[in-house]
Amino acid sequence: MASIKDVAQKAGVSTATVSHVINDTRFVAEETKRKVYDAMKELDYRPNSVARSLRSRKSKTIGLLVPILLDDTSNFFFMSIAQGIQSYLKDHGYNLIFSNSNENLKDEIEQIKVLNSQFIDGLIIAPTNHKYDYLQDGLGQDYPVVYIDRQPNIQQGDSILVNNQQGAYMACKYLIKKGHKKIGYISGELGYTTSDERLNGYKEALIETGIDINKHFIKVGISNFQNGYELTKELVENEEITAIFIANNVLSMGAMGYLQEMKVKVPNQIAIIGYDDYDWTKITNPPLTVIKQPAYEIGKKAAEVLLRRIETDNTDSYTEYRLEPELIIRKSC
Amino acid sequence: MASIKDVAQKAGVSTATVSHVINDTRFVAEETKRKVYDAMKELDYRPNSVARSLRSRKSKTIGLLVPILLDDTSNFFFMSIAQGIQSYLKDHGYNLIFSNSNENLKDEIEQIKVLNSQFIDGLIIAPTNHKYDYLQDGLGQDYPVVYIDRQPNIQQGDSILVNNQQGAYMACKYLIKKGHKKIGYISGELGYTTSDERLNGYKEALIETGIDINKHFIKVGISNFQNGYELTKELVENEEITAIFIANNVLSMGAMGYLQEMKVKVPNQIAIIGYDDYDWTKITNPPLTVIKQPAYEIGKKAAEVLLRRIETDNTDSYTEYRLEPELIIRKSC
DNA sequence: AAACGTTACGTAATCGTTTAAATAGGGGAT
DNA sequence: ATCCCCTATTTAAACGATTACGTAACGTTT
Repeated sequence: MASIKDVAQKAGVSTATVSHVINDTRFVAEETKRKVYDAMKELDYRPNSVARSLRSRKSKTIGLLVPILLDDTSNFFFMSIAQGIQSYLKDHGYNLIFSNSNENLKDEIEQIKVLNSQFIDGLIIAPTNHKYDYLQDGLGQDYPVVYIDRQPNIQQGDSILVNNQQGAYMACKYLIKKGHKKIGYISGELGYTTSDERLNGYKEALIETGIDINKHFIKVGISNFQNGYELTKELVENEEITAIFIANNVLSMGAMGYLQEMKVKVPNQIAIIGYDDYDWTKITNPPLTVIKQPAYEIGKKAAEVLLRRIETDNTDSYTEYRLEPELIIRKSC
Repeated sequence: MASIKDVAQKAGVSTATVSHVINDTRFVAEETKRKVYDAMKELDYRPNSVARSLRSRKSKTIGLLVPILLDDTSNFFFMSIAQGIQSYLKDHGYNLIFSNSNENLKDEIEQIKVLNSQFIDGLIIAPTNHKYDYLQDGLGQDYPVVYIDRQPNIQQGDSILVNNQQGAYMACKYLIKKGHKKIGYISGELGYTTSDERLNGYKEALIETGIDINKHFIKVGISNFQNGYELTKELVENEEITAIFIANNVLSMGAMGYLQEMKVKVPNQIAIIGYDDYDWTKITNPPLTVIKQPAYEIGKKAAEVLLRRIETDNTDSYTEYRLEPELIIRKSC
């Protein structure tokens, strides 16, 4: 593998000149440039990015740390985000190091340490939402950080979030408009900013319309298929609800599983709105009305904001971006 | 940020000794070790992996290049693979650089170039299946390569594939056992080893049972929801089939979309077997019988094989691993 | 012609490691 | 006392780039 020295030698110039030609960092005569380019081509020279990183303290790679579990559906959201990030980075000459915290604090801290010794120029992270202040040490000093999806407990970076409250609000308002007054609510565990905000949206919609909030209509559980099934069952069998809003995609699937199995007529018997617009929501019986989160756009935006921080050492105070969800109306309500 | 020099100075030893303590590469007296560890702790020293990579020509990161499109369902398979890889690498102190070729040759070559200048220790790639011999240059000389899912046209690395023929064979055999003789077949574009092999499995099952192959029963199209819908429609409306095997997950979803919309009775009117065991297949009406591919296991295996190549500079001839698919029986046939 | 500015490029230090080669110091064996 | 051999450690040269400085050559001004 040819190094810059080989190129310099072949072109009859110094390594400094070669470097300046490559990076266009100072004037070099056309004639000289040509000789350098020729030498580079002839030797099939490719700059060694590790050496470059060592010297310049920039790596042109950014880290991504997401909390995905080995469960089909939940990953989708973060994968779409990852694609958005990837796509933006690619266009700007950056690379992506991909890590997973498994929704687990210990793994998360571990992965951050690994990333810290990897010379990343920036980090995009969907924090596991525990109460620890672990973020304080190790994060945000060496490189900019952008938080996605969930608000961090300590704001030392920009964040790209979805307007979760608005999402739930829209869904419930729509159900109310359709005449529903007894609306069940199924959510993943609370304590995450996402689920907390969505619950607020539900309450806001009801209160605004003068509907009392019935605690028994609100079901919360760990996000998995089985729970979606169970919580829906509880709601349908024990409460007199006419509609359910499920504020989580995995639970939505479990819910549809139950309704399908029990042959519950949707939307006549019970109207349903689910969360996240995945393809499968188009082929349920009936196709599912959902709140769509702009996942790909979150990724793009996160990458954009991060690169801006990296490339202009902008120290403006951190801002919180909120992307708007969308109500996709199908046949389930 | 403290460097190895600072540690050496504080511990009153040379950098060489510190390095040997860190890497356990030669004997160091207990007493000296202790001083070094103390100094490291006090300075919160973390080795600079970039400098380390530069010197040792190892980066402890491997690249992953997958062909995913901005389409919900198809990504799932590769994402599961990515998780399998991630998980294995994490346990062995490696990192993952994640790239996407968008199922597009130009992007693929571009990304390989980027990776080549990134000092990866190895690469796992699901090649876009074009006829070009692009793989020849740039791949396989600097680091080991493992191919996944699709067989490369040039074998310069191990490959981890699924026994696609067996998958299709099992599905069709099962349909035949259920008494079907007129079995439609829907596939994504041919020319990929995956789809070609599956088609062979279909033919094998029919021929073995003495059923003639009817060309009109075989429908091929680009893998997207709409095509799944259309091809199913063609088959149902124009041919007298009693069952369909759809050898592709995106098309399977489109197929279910059509059947659902047209209220075709599954399996009485038409029996269905789809491809890939995603959660959504459990909540269709009826739940879908599918061929399950061991995606996560492919990832694990790929990482395992790759790391073995990296860590023992094994130059044994390349081997092709075939993982077995599984028939998951539900209610659709 | 001396003094100086400009232009175009070269020299060498530097980033933080690893590692081959050199070395210091202590203990036998002679 | 001399020599030699171990052992534990140090010295210093890489790795391949970037970049602060230095400088040669030539033109312009006085």
